[in-house]
Amino acid sequence: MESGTVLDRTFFERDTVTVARELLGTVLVFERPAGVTSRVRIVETEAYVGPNDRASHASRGRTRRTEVMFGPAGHAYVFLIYGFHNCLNIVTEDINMPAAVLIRGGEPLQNVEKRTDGPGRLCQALGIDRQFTGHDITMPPLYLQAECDLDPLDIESGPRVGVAYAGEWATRPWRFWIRDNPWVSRPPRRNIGRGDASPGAV
DNA sequence: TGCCGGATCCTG
DNA sequence: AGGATCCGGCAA
Repeated sequence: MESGTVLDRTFFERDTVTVARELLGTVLVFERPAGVTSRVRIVETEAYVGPNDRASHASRGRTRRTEVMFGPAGHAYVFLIYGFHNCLNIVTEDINMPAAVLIRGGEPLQNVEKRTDGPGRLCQALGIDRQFTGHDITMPPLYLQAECDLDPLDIESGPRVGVAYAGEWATRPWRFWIRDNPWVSRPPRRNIGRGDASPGAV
């Protein structure tokens, strides 16, 4: 895709793991209410795939909180975790297929004062909270731009972080990051899958 | 209605 | 290692 192109709905209407991988290297743009535009290059994502994925909030069924995950692709799902931190997801796949990609970390490009490694910090740095749930991520003030495609060899994958409660699903290598990028979060070892699937393999 | 625990992060 | 601190989902 041409550099600078805004990612449209068709980008997000695809297989969630594919979207998670291809979001790496794209640029998250936030046109702040104050008129300042912040830009962050996405370096780490996770896929949450369908109603059977026990790591996904949607595995509990359709509720007020998860309703947006069952809706059309390309909309934001922001939830509050541990009473402190907001986490930004982008809904993927078809209507009634609850799936999303968690944006876990980014590299500050422009007008970003705070750290953006880690899903909570990213939202904190940009000022994104649950009010953004339902926002159409193909439009201002919050959207994504394509950049040059990454070399596949620069993409690594491994188990998702902090989902040990999800049994077998915790071992799926649905976390993606850019190799050797300093803005990729480094999770505590106890949070890596069930301890039997080492990250690093593509 | 009450309780349990979380897709996290900071401090010590 | 432990705490902060809100709220969703489930059991009662």
